[in-house]
Amino acid sequence: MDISKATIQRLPKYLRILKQKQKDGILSISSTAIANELKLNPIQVRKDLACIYKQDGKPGVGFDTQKLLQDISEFLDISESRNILIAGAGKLGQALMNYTGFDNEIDKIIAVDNDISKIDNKKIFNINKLNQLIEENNIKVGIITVPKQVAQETCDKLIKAGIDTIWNFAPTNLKVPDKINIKNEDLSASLTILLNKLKK
Amino acid sequence: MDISKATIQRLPKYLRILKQKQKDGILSISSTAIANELKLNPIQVRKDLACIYKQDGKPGVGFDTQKLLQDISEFLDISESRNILIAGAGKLGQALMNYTGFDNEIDKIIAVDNDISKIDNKKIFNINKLNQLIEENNIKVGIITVPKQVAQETCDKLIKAGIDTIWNFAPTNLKVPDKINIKNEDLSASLTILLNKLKK
DNA sequence: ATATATTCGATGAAAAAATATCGAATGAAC
DNA sequence: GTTCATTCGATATTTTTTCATCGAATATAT
Repeated sequence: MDISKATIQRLPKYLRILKQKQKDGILSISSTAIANELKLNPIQVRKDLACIYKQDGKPGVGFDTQKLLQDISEFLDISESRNILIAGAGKLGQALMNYTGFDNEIDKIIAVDNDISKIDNKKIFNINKLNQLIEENNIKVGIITVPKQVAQETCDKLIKAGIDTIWNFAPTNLKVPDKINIKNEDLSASLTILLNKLKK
Repeated sequence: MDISKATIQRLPKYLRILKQKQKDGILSISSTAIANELKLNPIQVRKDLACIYKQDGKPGVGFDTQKLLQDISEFLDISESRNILIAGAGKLGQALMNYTGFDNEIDKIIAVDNDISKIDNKKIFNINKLNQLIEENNIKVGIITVPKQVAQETCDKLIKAGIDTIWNFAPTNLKVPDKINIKNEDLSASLTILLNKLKK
């Protein structure tokens, strides 16, 4: 069966719920329960889960928390952890570096900055070591948290250094070659949508 | 005509492009140009814009940058600026407080924290002034950037104090009454999706 | 003036996504 | 055991969203 983009967007959300349930010692969970937490339709949840081949929910009970967690993780290939480089060690960069929510996705996370005062010898490095750091740590994923004015040039540097996946938090729409996988995070757009009354 | 949810998600993205074009002194822009920047289909862009009643693109030319910017802004009701409260003045909270991308959406933004050392007398206040701050500034929108462990209780406090729209950055899925408008920002999910190879 | 390349906007077709229906399985209450 | 409420999973339907086609309008180059 073909898996839809919409489903892929939701699977990680199910993971968050499942991890919490597991921590709470809840052994099984129904599609209805998952749907309620995320304000979705239970049928939709079941259909999404049906895309993960190893479907085996029990009527009247639900799904085995542990097993479902495992199956979705495997499907999303979260097993393969990664090294990530953050360009810009300002507040946002440091916040992401210390973000406790990236538990499985990230192996090692380091940052670069041009402000020498921010550099420590643990996780923040001088930006002139960019190429070296990317090569030595085999980094393919970059997060951009530099000021808007230098975001595009920073982006270009990262790509030139071998990075192929970029998550941009600077408030500007970066342009990249087609082969590069980019997500321009637009917090302003998100806020606008959140505040918009028409949606519901 | 009915406006779709998908369209509402895209309109703010068009705004970002339009603002940049306007700053660059570009007087008109075609649906093709917008589509290219966002990797969308030009037909889709035109159809979205057709939902904004005052449609008046010129064949062979495109849309008037200034006018389109105005029309989308009005449609999204961005004119009404707002006061926002950030709960948690850590790195992420301060990053959002200083984020330069929130130009039109926000009027005044303040933060609260329980760590006295973070409190200054300008924009960061003691959390015990929460109710007072929300009332005095007529705040309806709250951003949660506290640690995961205290996120739910913080959320409950905000709601009790009169906030009805919540943007949660703590890595946990908060539960709120139906009448509350919430977005659980899941950075981990976003990263997972970005790293996922199936999408293309 | 004429040809050519863009582009809009309307209509409708195609694809994707969400939801409804229903029989069967499970557990809990009695 | 029987009844009842819950839930799964398969299939079908509805709704939403995206995309294709085409005539008409505009600008530019010749």
